[in-house]
Amino acid sequence: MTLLRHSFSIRFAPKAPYDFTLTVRKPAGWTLFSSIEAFEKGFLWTAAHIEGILVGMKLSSEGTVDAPQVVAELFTERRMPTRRQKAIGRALRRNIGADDDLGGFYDIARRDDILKHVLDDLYGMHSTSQSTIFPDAALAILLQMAPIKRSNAMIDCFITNYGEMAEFEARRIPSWPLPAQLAGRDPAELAKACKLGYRAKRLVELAKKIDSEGFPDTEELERLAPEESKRLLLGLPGIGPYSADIVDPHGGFPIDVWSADVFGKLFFGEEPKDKRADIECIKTEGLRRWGKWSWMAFLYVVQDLENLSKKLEIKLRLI
DNA sequence: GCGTCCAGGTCTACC
DNA sequence: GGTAGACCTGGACGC
Repeated sequence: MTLLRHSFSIRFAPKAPYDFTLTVRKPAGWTLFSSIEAFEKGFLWTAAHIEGILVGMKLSSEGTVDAPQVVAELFTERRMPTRRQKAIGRALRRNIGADDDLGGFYDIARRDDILKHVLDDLYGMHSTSQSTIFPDAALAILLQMAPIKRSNAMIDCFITNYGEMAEFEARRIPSWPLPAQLAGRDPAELAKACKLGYRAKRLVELAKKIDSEGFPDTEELERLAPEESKRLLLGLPGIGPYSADIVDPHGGFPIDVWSADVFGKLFFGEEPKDKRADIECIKTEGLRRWGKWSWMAFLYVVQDLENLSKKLEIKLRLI
């Protein structure tokens, strides 16, 4: 437990359109940083390591979708000098997609037979990210070969037991574990404590590799060529094509057994006969159809499945 | 109740 | 280089 007794505030204007609620708490229940964060009456309480520092956050919006204003009250263990405050603020802006321009995506989405149906519901929803790749990489490992209910149970247990607990404003929010916190752990202990099965070994191996050899952070990966970024990610233990597409800041099209069913029906009008075998074919069609906007298209579709099912009169498996 | 199947993949041994 | 088979666990399903 780490008590975050010092605080500072920042305020900034994201690039419109920006819907704060849709962005930080996605309709399908996706959280911003921690899987265990509180969203009440327009305020999000969450915690994450930013710039290597555990930061508790109370985020809210005082603007509108077309004239957005985000207010962030940030909590740290030690008093932050102005320079560090600015660095944390810059990273947070980046994490919540505040500077991302949705214009190009909306241009192609309005002309697309699938995406045109989701724009009204999700207008102003931005993609978000973490500062380092470890949380998303660990998340991807915990999503492998398990129903979503079990994955959620594993994630919550993993974060609660092995992450650093941030205490601020009478709230306790667990953050994702850092590689250094996990590298020395016995995989058998993790497997037993959170029923992670074979995933425990992969998590510890991933943590050891990143902790001992280092790895580019999200911003550095984005500056690399997409092929190089993907190559580096695929070199990590436990990270295959599906997980790399979740983690890669260049944006991928992460098709697994569940999304193969959804996108198979959307693209070809029927669910794949052999979902695993057809994953590559469905992924190819998504990348052909949406190109550099494939990740945004994936995000918008999976956040609006119920509406899309009704509009297209197709039965889609919900998350 | 009990046994079997398989799920938001990846790794490895074997050919 | 391509490809079965193994890997944890627990809910769903058939009997």
